[in-house]
Amino acid sequence: MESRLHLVTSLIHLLNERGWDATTVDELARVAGISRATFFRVYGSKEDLVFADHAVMLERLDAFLAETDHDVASAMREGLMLVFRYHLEDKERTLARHRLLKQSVQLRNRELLTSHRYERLFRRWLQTRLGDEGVHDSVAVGLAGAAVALHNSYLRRWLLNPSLEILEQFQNEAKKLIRVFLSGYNVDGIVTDRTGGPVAVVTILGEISDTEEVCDAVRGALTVRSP
Amino acid sequence: MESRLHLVTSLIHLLNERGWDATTVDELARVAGISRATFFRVYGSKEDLVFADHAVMLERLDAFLAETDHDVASAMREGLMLVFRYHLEDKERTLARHRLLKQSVQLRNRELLTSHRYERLFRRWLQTRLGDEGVHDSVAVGLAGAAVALHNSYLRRWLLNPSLEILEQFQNEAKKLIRVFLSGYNVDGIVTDRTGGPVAVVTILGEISDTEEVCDAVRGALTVRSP
DNA sequence: CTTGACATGAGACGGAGTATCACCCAGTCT
DNA sequence: AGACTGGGTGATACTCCGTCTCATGTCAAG
Repeated sequence: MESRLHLVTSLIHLLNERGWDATTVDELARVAGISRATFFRVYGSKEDLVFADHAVMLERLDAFLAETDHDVASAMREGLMLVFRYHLEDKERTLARHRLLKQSVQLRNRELLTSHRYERLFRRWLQTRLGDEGVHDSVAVGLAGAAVALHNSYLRRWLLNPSLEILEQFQNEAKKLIRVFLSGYNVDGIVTDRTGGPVAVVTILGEISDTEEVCDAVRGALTVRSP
Repeated sequence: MESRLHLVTSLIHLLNERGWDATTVDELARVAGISRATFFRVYGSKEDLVFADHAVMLERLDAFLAETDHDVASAMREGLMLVFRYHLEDKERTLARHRLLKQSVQLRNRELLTSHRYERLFRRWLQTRLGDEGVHDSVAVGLAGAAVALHNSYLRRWLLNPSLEILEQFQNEAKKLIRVFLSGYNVDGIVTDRTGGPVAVVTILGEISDTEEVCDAVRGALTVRSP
């Protein structure tokens, strides 16, 4: 498999040089040293060739999510980081593919499809972990959608300027997103006033030992805020 | 344009009856009363034909977002409802397309692409309204991703069981999602304690006339919660 | 050695999408 | 009126992707 992915990288380089449209499957097969028929058997299609590594990655992510014993938030974060790091580790192929995508709308669309696979994987996993009824389903659907969108956004940022800082930035943003979602949807605890319409939503982030401590903090913060 | 969309609907029915793969572009063109060449000029491709109405809808949404003077939350919600209602209004075409999609992976993939167009539209609009720096960019990216995912989820639910209740359910969930995002990311006001690590995040949803009123509500709610 | 499962190659085929050229039919200029 | 022009259309040829079928090679088990 490793050698196969290495070959994929060379073929992506070839496509870059000769152009996506200008390079026929016959040429690719010839360079790969296989027949046209075998090319389709192995890679599926000309497009699939370019994203062959994602199939591998999707399996890894699937395995990780299935086996992890982290809590939902940690597993979600680690899953996202797993995918992000994977792109950064295969820098050569990732960058070559990115250059190639600039040439072809068809390929950019295909990339969007791939990211949908990740989204679906995360969504289904969240649904099994949280349940797929009512609010929990919204969390699963929304968080998966938002998280993958965030991932793609930071990956694009990295592609424009490959630096390791972005990895850390992404991790922070991912944490924040997950926190906002899970606490906002009361997955890990939310308390609202029951007497009337909503007045304030209080999200507890740490251990609360004393109720008055919270009130003091709220009072202090509101005082700072008010004119 | 209306008559063109009406023709699209009949062609989708035709594709349903004869099968997506089994129906050639020649047949479609013949039924539409145009030549093969004209078919490609008008519809772009065989796939595009099936989603021709989405192009119209995307333009409408774009126009709505560009012209609206609602606040971000309301505009976002109304934009989503605009799209959702559009599917429900064109019930015949939407359901026919849904049946057609069951036949072909290719078409289902194409549909995912279409939803990405909506996502991009929302994201870019959010970025212009909120800014695309730091936290605000994360809100734009994440909210657009989550909102469209939620929309697709509820649309799928409606397709399995077309009832009007789902419209209302979707509206509530969309509202909730937007609120969670905007308040969670401090876009419309959030206050935290500044003395130490985060203890509680309080999101103010209504007009606050008195600080102690908030504290009372918080205290009451926490009391209810504690064992 | 034979057999059967499996990977590969060779070649034919169908069909999507593109490019080119000719045509028609407005509206416009002389 | 007659010539001109340009956008929309049809006819046709062409490229190339992806599939299918059949022949060949390989390897392991019996």
